[in-house]
Amino acid sequence: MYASSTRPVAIDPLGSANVCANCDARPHSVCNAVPDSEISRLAAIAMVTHAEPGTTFIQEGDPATHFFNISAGTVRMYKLLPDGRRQITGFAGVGHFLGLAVSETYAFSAEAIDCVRFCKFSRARVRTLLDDYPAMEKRLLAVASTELVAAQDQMLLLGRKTARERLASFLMLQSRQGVLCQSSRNRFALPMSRGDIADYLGLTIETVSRTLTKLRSDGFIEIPSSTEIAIRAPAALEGLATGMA
Amino acid sequence: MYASSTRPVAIDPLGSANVCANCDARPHSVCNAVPDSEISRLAAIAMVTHAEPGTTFIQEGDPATHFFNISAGTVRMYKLLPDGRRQITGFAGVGHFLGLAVSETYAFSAEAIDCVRFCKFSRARVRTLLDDYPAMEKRLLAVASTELVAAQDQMLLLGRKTARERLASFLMLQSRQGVLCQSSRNRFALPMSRGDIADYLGLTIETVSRTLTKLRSDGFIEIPSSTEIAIRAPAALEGLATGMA
DNA sequence: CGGCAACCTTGATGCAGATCAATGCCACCG
DNA sequence: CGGTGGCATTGATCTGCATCAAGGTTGCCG
Repeated sequence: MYASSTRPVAIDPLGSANVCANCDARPHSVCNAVPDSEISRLAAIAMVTHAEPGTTFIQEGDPATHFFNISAGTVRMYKLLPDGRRQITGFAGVGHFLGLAVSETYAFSAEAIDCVRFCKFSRARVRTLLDDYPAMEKRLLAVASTELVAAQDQMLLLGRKTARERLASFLMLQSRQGVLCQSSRNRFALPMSRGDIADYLGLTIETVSRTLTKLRSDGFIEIPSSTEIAIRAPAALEGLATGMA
Repeated sequence: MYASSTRPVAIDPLGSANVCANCDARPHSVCNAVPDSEISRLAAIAMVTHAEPGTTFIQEGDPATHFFNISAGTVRMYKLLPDGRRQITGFAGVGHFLGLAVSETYAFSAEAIDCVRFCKFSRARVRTLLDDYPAMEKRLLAVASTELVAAQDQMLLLGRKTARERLASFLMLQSRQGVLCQSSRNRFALPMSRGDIADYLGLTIETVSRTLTKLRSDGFIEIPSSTEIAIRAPAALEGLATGMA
């Protein structure tokens, strides 16, 4: 049986008063637009859930019934063509908000990469919450605007950058927002596989692997293990990423 | 002198009561979230402006002082790499809203393709308007969400589709939202040049030209002139666009 | 510990689309 | 009306990345 056919599991379907108050992700997420005094209202509609690696918890084309807020782990969002070609549109980490859509169906699928914990909110209930907390609506608009800017950067990457520049951009992005190792700055974990990176950057697995090897032999990075990267020359790599070389 | 160095011209810097009430673009735009009775308030802060073909009226990296609403013509939004490589992130037509950004600077440049008319709104003033009309804020969120979905489609196109599929997708998109000829359904104008299409689809001018010629000789389309397209086989072209062939 | 499976790396070869190079087609203007 | 400049088309060649094809590495499980 494929992991992607397993179903996510609700841990706490009823919610409890302090689920949200004690949430690690709240400071990073749209939820902090709800004031402490009213946090129980948010907790009442939050369904805390987790998903094993490989589980698909949003399916492109399905009715868009819920919003999601990631509180642990990493998620890949992607779109497929009928013959199986895949484009990963982004990776979502702690605090990331998923499911913004005007249309009645999800525009992309989402899968857990590692063990993921998230809160599910019914769209209908969130709508009434938004009417009471305009600050949350403003916050959502800010999130959407930020993602739009990131999407435009990604279009530039996919349309016009070389494989080397794509990897440099990706590594700089991960070093900024990824999971940092405590041991050293400029060193971080890559929770996703080479295949995921390839489908995010519009390349093949082989080109990703070769290009990383080349960046290492050119002295830009170190590769302590296949899931870890250390950046040796941040300024030079940033230059590569922005097309200065 | 290059066209891009000319400056847009304000036609009506003070605004007048019926500027917005009679605006052709209003039904298509976020402005209609302001009720008729209050439309003069919108008109008071609208600066109606127009731009000649080739004029750059938003410059990537400049302080983001205004929002824009297109009321006539077509605009290209784009990002550049230092060596001149260009990625067009989208074309904006009548009713389109530009300038959403959290950051203090614009994330892209915008140029008039043909003669463009637009309304400029100071961000600070729009902010106070948004506080009074939450419906407008909701409308902006809807716009941002829609653009995000479009951006994800474009990532799939740029990362994973062939040149033929890219052109098919582009033509289907234009036939849906472009300027239709009155003469015939399935026939429409292309206000942008081959170079613009290439930079939007992540291709070169030559590949765009060759691929269009091929689509014509394969019976999918007709090319009455270089700025006009007629679709002969919409279903087949749609199949191509979605990767079914 | 050994055998398997999933993933990653490396090498050889192929091809879609880029690049280089004319040529054609208008629209504009003196 | 002939010249000029900007865009589009078409052809010849080149190349960056994909594809095809082995190995190598890691970690799991019996």
